[in-house]
Amino acid sequence: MLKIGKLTDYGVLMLSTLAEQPHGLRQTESLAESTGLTLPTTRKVMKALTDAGLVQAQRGAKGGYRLARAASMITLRDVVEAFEGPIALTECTQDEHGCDITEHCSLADGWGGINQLLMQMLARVTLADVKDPSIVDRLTEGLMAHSPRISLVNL
Amino acid sequence: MLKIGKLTDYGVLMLSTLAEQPHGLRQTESLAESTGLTLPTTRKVMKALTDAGLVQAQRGAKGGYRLARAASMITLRDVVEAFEGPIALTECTQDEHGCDITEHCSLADGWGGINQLLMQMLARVTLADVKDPSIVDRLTEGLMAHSPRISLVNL
DNA sequence: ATAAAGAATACCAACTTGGTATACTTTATG
DNA sequence: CATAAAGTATACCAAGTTGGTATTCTTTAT
Repeated sequence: MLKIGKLTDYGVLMLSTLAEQPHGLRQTESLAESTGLTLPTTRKVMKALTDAGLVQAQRGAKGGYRLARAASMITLRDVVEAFEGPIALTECTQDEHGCDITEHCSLADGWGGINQLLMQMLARVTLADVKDPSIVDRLTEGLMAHSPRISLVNL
Repeated sequence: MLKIGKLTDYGVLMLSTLAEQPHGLRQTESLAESTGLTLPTTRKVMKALTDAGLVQAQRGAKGGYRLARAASMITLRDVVEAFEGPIALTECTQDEHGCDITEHCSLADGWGGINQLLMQMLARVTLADVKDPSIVDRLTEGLMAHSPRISLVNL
């Protein structure tokens, strides 16, 4: 249904929780409490964020997590890709795979473009905009201004 | 993985096949041949398109399908929603449901905005643009022009 | 040395998706 | 009005994905 996985959503939540104390370490248990997620799930989420380089983990006693860089430098694209891999609306979009019906299709280019657009959109929203929709309004304006409605097949 | 279902992709394919002869009826079997899909799958796809009002079906002998309106009036959003229901990146976005952790979350607004944006994007691309990426370039320009990079959490 | 804390691995239930088959209804036309 | 062509409706199933959980291992501050 063209939706983002829950884990991705949790990831954003964890990151914005971490962003409240940019420099302090937060432990798994504390994060679980703040977000309302269970411990095991929190672990899984934090691992993915760590692997993706979005947070830094400090192991051992008095360890915990902190943002790896300023929240303004972390985009939704970063988070989505951390949990769901490269953004690819269709299979055609990934690498050179080519789907079963590539010969008949030839739509690949089109979806590829849409895909690019979606990526750019996500790359332009960083961790603060999630609470403040104003950036989105501006993005919308941008879309409207430059895009007369055009058809795909020219009837 | 933030992707569109195969059926949706097939739907676009079927529609652009139908668009080649805007006024003639095409039968299921003929469509299956042109697209390389099997008969049962073609049936399923055509049913969804019919239910969504994107094509008109003529039953009985000498029946078949035709586009319900000009290809320039059929957007990717129409097709996506025909197969995947309302576009909702996160569960929060749908109706009033609210997810398990709504109290802790408060990200709903942000995702809602992104969701709107995605919908507008899809609503601006119609059946011809899939083969001609130029519209997408223009949309991209629009995005760039109006959107300085902004952060989600204000560090 | 020890206890706190993250890392790694593995597992499972549930849901979704794609794909297929079969039987039913409508309708052009001879 | 009979018939065959063509769409409709339902149902089913295999496979993959996702979310969730538990268990054990490794690192490190004190």
